[in-house]
Amino acid sequence: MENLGGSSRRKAIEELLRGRDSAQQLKSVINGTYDDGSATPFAQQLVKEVLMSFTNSLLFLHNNPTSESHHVFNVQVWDSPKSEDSQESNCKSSTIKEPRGCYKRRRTEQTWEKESEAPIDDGHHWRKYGQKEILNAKFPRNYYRCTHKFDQGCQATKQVQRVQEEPILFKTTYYGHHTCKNLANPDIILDPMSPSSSSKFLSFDNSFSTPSKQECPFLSSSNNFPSSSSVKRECKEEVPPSISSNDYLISSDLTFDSSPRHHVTLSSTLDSEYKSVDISDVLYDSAQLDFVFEPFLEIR
DNA sequence: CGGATTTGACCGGG
DNA sequence: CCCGGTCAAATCCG
Repeated sequence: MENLGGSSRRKAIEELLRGRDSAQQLKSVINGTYDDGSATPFAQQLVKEVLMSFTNSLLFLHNNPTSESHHVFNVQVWDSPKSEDSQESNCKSSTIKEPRGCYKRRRTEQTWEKESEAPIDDGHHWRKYGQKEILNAKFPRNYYRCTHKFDQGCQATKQVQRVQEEPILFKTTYYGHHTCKNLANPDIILDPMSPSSSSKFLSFDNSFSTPSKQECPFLSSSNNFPSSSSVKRECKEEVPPSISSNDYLISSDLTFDSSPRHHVTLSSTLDSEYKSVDISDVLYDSAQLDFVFEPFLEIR
């Protein structure tokens, strides 16, 4: 109730996050396409500005102490009548033990997938909440949510599924963005749109000829990998012992030219269609990032 | 003892 | 009704 401004504000933030992510992807595409630094400076400049606009807007919204102030998730009582998001749930209203809550599923959030040879430590606290045998899959699928779902309202979840036996291959699918502050390992951030962190290390005036430096301060090969010290992982599901530390870290930037098994797929559930954007598609048709913007601005 | 995991039940979409 | 996502009681573990 009474947080109409709050819920629309939350939506605005979500849209900005999406937009910023798209801009970030586009920036990565440009960087990756012309890794010799021969990209047109005009395009680079444009992407920089778009990215900066999104980040600044987010900063303004986050720093503005009006209304619900710092925590957007307080607004998430989703009471407004069916705001397209299919949050058909005012059933949690009572604290009485009801038979069971209603589950909201198929969220209309952006998702992205990663494949790796080991479960990924993405720097966030994950708590396993389920495991399911999946039809036609050799291995069960594990469900994780952010540990700070309740104390900070962080809605991020992920699914980790082993997809191969030899070589061992895991696929991790992320849903939603982290709004929590506590990072398990601040050096490793795979969520490209965590508003707290990314707005800090996005310095827009770095040289574009050396990509994957500003967005992946954690990457840079095995040199600065935490040397046998605080490797207290949150997801410690049967980590196979034979992992070269090179393969362990995955770039949050879209490094599509390097190893094929680190395949990243970004997708957004637009109009009820699970629309997947493969990296190679984006590479050769980056224009589709443009019309990803349009429907959002019109419909909502 | 408190937090994380396990695991079977529950829920709802297709 | 099947299947995948989620809940939550029981259990584990530091």
